[in-house]
Amino acid sequence: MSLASKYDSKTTEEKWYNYWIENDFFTSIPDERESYTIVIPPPNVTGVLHMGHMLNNTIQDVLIRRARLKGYNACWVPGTDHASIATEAKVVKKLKDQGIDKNDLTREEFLQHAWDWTDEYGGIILEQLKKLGASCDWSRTKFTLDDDMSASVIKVFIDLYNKGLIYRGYRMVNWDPEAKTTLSDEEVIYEERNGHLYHLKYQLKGSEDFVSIATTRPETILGDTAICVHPDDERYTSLVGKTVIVPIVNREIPVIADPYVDMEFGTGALKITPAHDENDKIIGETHHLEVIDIFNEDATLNSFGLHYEGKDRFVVRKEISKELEDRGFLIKKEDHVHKVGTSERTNAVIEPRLSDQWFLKMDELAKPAIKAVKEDIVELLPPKFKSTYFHWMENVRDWNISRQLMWGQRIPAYYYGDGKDDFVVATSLDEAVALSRKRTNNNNLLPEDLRQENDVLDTWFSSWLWPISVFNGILEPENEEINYYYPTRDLVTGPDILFFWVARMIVAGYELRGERPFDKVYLTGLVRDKQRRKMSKSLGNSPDALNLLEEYGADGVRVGLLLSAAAGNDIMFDEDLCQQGKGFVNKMWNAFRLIKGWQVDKSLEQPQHAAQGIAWYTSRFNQVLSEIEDHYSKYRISDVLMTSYKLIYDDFCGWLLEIIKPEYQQPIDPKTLAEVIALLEDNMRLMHPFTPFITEEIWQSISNRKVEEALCINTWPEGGTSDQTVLTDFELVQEVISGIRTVRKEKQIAFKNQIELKAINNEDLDTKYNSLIQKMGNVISVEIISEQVAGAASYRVRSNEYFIPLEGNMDVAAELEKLEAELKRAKGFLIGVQKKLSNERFVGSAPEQVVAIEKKKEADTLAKIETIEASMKALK
RNA sequence: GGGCGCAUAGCUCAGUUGGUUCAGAGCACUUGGUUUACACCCAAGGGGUCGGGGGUUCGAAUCCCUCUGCGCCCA
Repeated sequence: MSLASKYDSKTTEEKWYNYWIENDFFTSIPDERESYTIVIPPPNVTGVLHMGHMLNNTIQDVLIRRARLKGYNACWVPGTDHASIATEAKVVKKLKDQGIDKNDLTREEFLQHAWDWTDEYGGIILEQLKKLGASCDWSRTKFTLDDDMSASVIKVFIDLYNKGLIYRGYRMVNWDPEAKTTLSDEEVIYEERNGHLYHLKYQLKGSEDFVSIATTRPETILGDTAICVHPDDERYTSLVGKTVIVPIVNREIPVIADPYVDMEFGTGALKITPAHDENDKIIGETHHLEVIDIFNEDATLNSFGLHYEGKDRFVVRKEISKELEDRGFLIKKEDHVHKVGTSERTNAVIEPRLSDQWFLKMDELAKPAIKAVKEDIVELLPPKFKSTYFHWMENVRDWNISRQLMWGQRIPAYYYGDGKDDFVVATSLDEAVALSRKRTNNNNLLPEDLRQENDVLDTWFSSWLWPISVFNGILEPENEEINYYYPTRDLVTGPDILFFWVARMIVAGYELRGERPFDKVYLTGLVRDKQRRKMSKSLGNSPDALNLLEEYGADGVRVGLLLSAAAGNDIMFDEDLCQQGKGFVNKMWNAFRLIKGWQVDKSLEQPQHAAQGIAWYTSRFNQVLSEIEDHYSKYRISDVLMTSYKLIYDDFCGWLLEIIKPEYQQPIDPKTLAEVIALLEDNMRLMHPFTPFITEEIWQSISNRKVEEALCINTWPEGGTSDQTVLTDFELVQEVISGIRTVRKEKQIAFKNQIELKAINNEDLDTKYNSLIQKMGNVISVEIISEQVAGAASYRVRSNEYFIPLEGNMDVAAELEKLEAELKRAKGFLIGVQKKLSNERFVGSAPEQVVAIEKKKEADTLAKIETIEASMKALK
């Protein structure tokens, strides 16, 4: 036999992945079978595989491979996302490194660079997923900027616009001064920062008196247009309606009253800068205040900044506070911790900014999506995410869908004039010309008179269509594929994009197809390191995904990742888990190696213990299979794995193989061999979703298989009934054997030394198991007796008592001590049970069944006490 | 500031409707074994006041209240 004792994952994995691909096992085309569809959460096109990807793609692969075995037409659609802001930022940086400024390029030139970048790095991540074993239908690979995908996005934009759901508004938006674009609320990360609270004084017009206000942003006084106090604040009642003078600027502004002001905070007087604060803007609107925007788009000051014009906001903050101090306007400066919005992508501090943006009305759209989750038509797993989802969806704000970027779908709005509403929305320039002519009654309008909107759409405005658009369900809503594959089954993703993406897909599903996009949303946890830190590049605590695959093999890594990955819980990733996974794969390999190595002697009959072992494992397998089905139905994937792991490690390898294993270098009988191979095959079917490579390797090594017999496209184990008597008997047998091992250890009897076993068989355990016990315990004979044996080590299994006669002197005192302890424990337990039973209220109110159990416990314990006492007497 | 969640063995976590097998699993640990399936092995063993306090109940890890400590989301 030439099989290596250590399993070599490298060559095997490549071999079988190629085999699956060559034979189109992952390719799906609609047929008469039921479909089982998963769409991948498209990773950033230029990204590389990290731990999070490995985790959620492994889960998807487990689900899809199992569906394939179960006979569904399994279809897992892969693809990538153009990730507008992230990708654009990378391209801008690369150009900068080459000395090229993005602003010197035309749109077309910049996009050419972006496509070059995409062509160079795009799709690397998909190749990495193949190494992990992902069984995606690669022929369906999509990219959110593919022509048809973009056409879908544009069509949806136009349809929603025509429905009146998309509008253009002058709103306060989150402005990233570094990327020079707006961000959606979800892309802003709030961080605690140490800053200062500046107390400033504003002189009352025509008086020597001052009003003092507190602000964290002194530079914004340049845009102040009012001072606001609470109407109930008696300190300021007399000031309302008067005029104060803004320091440095010398602008005259009114003192107004509004209940928004928090009387407790600062001085109770608030300066109002409508251009630079969301709440100030609202107050400004209520009181018809002037709006003065003091910033340029890169957050340097504009002409309203006076002598600070051209300087950065943070520089100005320092300088102006100095000037205010020098000129006597600064009363005091306190340390102050406050939350600051930062850009998820560039880390720049977000500047609230008023600008013209495109919005999608969300409140009506959200309703069916809320209902779907409420009624579990779309089920969130684990369900704890539901309340978060409702909270967000019920307070949803209109979605700012425009971005001041180039890398993405350009908004199909065309301006024909300078007025805010002088635009039409159209699929093409020609159509826009026609529409504009109609709108303006000006038939002389030419294409060159129109100017297309420069903004592109938010990336999520393409990915929210993903489950529909990958099947071309937007452009051809009744095509065969969309009708066959949609709705999809499972979506596996992280909770961090529950709102960005998941919620919006549900919205899109109902709005565009009147149907949920998927049945289940499996939310994985974040992958953290052992110290609970998030994995990040800057910490350098993220293991290189490809190195892991290299070192532990894809199967090992998959097992390692899923061992402790209950849905929704963060997983503390520890490389030791991959080691455990690798060890498990090796275990399966060696189990196979053992079986493969047996020589058959056709003349041999099947020994009784082998028949018993096979019968037991068959029942055990079926029992565990139904547990596994139950776990799967609840999407408890790590429980499925752990249950399967124990079945194979303990039951199959630890017990069955040891039972049927012939003596060293002896042949095996043909019946046992055939049966154990069939059981091994079932094990391989069961494990295939988790460890596709090793199972295929073993499967194909058991015998020569035709292409259509490959495990990858084989069937899930059918299962069957399990014989309860066999299972119960065997449990007892296992305890008996375990007892022998304990005694051997305590008495230091080496396993190679045979022993005798005598049993008082109160449980009436069938004596047909004696040969099995003999084999597993290296027992020379099992004798049923009726009296305690003196000079023997003893142990009890339920009411049965076992004796192992000891040669030579035995330590009577130690044995007595052991029995004493056992007796004490039993008596204590008995007292508890009897106390319960003597409690009339317990007997009266507990269900009959529960009382019966307690009574049985009492009887069993009494019997046990009796045997222990008898043993002690025999020893003395 | 608003919302959601968590706390069980050294670590990571199960524990579903309050009641059998309720105090469990895996890893780690300790001890012992190793005439070839596998030291990536086998066996046995120790280890927890179920975060603290109070309540409901015949009975609470489980339900309720409260305190403490953490985490996440949103503003």
